[in-house]
Amino acid sequence: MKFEKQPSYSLGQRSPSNKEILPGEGGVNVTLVSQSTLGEINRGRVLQALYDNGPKSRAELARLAGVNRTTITGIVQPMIEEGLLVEGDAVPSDFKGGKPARPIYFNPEAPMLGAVLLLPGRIQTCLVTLSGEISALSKADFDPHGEQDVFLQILKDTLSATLSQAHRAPFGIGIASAGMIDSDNGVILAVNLAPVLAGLPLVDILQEHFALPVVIDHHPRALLVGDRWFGPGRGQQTFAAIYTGEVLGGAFYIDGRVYRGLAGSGGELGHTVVQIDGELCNCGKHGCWETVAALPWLRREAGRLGLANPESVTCARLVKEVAEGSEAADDLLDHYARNVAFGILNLQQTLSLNSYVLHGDIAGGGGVAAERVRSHVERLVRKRPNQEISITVNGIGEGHTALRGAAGLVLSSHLKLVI
Amino acid sequence: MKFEKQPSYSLGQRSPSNKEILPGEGGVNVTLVSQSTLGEINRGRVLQALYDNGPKSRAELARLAGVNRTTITGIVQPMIEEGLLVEGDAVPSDFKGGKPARPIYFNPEAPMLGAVLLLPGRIQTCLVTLSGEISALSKADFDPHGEQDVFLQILKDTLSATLSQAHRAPFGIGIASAGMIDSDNGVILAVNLAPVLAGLPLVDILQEHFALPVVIDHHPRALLVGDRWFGPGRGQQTFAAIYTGEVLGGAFYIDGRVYRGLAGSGGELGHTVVQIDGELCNCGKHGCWETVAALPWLRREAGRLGLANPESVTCARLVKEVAEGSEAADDLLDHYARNVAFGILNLQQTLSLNSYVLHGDIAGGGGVAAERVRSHVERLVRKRPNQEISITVNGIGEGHTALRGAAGLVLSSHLKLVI
DNA sequence: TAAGTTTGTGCGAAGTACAAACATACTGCC
DNA sequence: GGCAGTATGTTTGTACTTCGCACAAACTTA
Repeated sequence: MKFEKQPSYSLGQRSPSNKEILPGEGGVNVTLVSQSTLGEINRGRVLQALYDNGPKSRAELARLAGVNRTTITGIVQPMIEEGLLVEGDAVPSDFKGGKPARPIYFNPEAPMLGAVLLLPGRIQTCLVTLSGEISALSKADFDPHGEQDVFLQILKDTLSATLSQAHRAPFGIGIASAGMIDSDNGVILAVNLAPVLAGLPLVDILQEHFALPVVIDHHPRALLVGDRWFGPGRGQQTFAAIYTGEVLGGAFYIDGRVYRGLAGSGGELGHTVVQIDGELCNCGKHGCWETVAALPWLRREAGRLGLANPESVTCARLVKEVAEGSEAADDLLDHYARNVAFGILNLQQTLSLNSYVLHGDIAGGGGVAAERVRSHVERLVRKRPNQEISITVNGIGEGHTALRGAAGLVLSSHLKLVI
Repeated sequence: MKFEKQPSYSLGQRSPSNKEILPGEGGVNVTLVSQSTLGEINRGRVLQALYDNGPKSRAELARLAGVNRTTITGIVQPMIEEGLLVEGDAVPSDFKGGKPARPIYFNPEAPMLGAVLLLPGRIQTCLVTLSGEISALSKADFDPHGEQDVFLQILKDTLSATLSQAHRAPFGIGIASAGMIDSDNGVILAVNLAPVLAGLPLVDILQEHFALPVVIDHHPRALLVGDRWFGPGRGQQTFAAIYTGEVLGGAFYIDGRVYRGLAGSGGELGHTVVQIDGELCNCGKHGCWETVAALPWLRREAGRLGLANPESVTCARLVKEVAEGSEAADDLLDHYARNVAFGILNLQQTLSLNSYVLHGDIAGGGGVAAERVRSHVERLVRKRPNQEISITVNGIGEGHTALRGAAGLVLSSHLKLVI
């Protein structure tokens, strides 16, 4: 039997800029799963089950995962010996009797994680334990328009102050940064409000300085991981995190994994267009979501409507004023919520995630704001039978969510834990 | 050591409509990968490598997958014995010498796949071989507003006519349908232009009638799979398919898998909003992408601009008239391309897929239309260094792509092939 | 003819998950 | 107190899969 080299009915014309699929080199990558990666995956999943469900005995974990008890023992035992996990006190069995279960959880004495939150002009660093506790918090300011060397020195000093308080070398350092980040290569590409950070290959620099694994990702993605770890996204397989503030961004958790997109550039929702030829955005386009659903819009609109102190308006303030009976605030809040809803609507129509966690300014409005957004989304979206859309806020401990998320980034790469 | 049942720092307030995470039942699902599923996955990947790369020898496959040659032999041998694959004639080695390679590919004698394309008022069925050849094509019309029983009888007859020409029982039947589809449950939820289809549990009905596995998905997703299989998406790990016509839809292939979203409702791009409070859409909202980038808009706009025969305008016609020097056509084409570009822009900002295959009307405009769209996207998107965005059309054999895609849907479920 | 190269196939080793059986530790009942 | 019942965690042997090594087969080049 004779084969043609390529089946002849390969259709499709390509527009000029399309790259050929690895020409000559003779093939597209496939990757088979080897025996050892299988173990690695399963180890990661057991750890994730512990994160999602809290302390659990071997037998419970086995039931949860639908596998044999011995399998769990095999996975968990080496981790206990390594000091990563510990066995807790026996929990007496219920009325049915039986041998008491020994719950297992993360060892408080296990190495911690270093976390960095990088916002324009401001650095926060801390240590995070495997069970999510934050310690050795340290803060510093820097000049967003200054010299890179000066910034780096401040960062290193701040981070050193934090890391020196760990009694063992941490697993690694996770960085959450504002702006446009290339998470594959560990480079900050650009930060609108802090030009000093542009082009900084931060991962390489810190990796060398501290001799620890370092990962970086953009701020919304850290919020997402923080939500997944100890926030409203806990245990969820699919949801999105949305951040509104001076800028607007998002991140997705899809089918049990953080979605990054090519070079980690997915989730730049602020510059999706919801109003063709609308207001000018500072990205140069017109009608970006950010132009109608972020703080600058809210301030401008508050001024237009004649609210007091428009330059200091926030969603939290609006909610308070609505409670006090202000009709103008009510209108503005509703308009704001509606504008936020349009972006979420688009996301819902595109990815159908059904669950959204709000952060930043809008989250400051708490459940009231979330409910307003939810009702607008509900009204706009083409719903299917039995479909429910959940809008949650995670406004408490905003910075802490980002820091925990930054730490979580390390886990997902270092421990091969898909968090 | 004593553990709390739940860590106390579980943050986040929930808005009322948020469902609890499996309350009571005590835990979130985890699934560990078992030994046998590993084998299944790898078998699927080898098959996919054959689809993507055409006939390949065992040694080549091993190199492609980065695994041992013996592993490939172990995977491939049973499939040859089963008659799914065949060994081709030996290909003489190149100048370096060596034993001639025996390429392996799909057996033309292997069972085929049944494919159904369901558009408002029109049924197409055919058989597709594992190597993508189409045969036993059969067509029928039905009344979009008629009785369900009548429609079902027509469908069964048409499909029977096709299936009876197969010399062996096919692997299964794949259906690509217009409208809103619940692919998890195999139900057509609603089709705007064909109410007769609404609520039809087509998978169950055909599965019982033909005693074969049946899968269904919506039209754009079938186009996507068709692209992935033998179109411009071949071998790509990440791309999107966009369909424009009377309606507008899309589908995504992300990291080597078809993205479906919850209940298969992802990709309903037509009703993402690009113009808040814009023109009324037949979904009841205002300013959906569909209102500015589908055929109804094009016809309306052509009429407004005074083009001849505005009711029969298509992208293909516009391209032709532009080539003939019509300035009005040029302007309209550009406006159309720009409107299409906005939706792609939003997708790019959201998911960063970098590669888009156009179908339907806009694809009728060929490379010229694709290039117009590409240049608009290029101008609008916030590009990163080294990022290239590819816009391709797959206009040739439109229906064939959908039919191949429908067949491909079967593979992905029946052969556990992640296509 | 000899050396070199590549393909495809046995065979044993290593790693992983699973099933059955067993020791352990508790409850409940007599 | 003794015994049955129940659940947990471990031991042991089995099955499956991939990998490395060795080797025969088939071809090219010198």
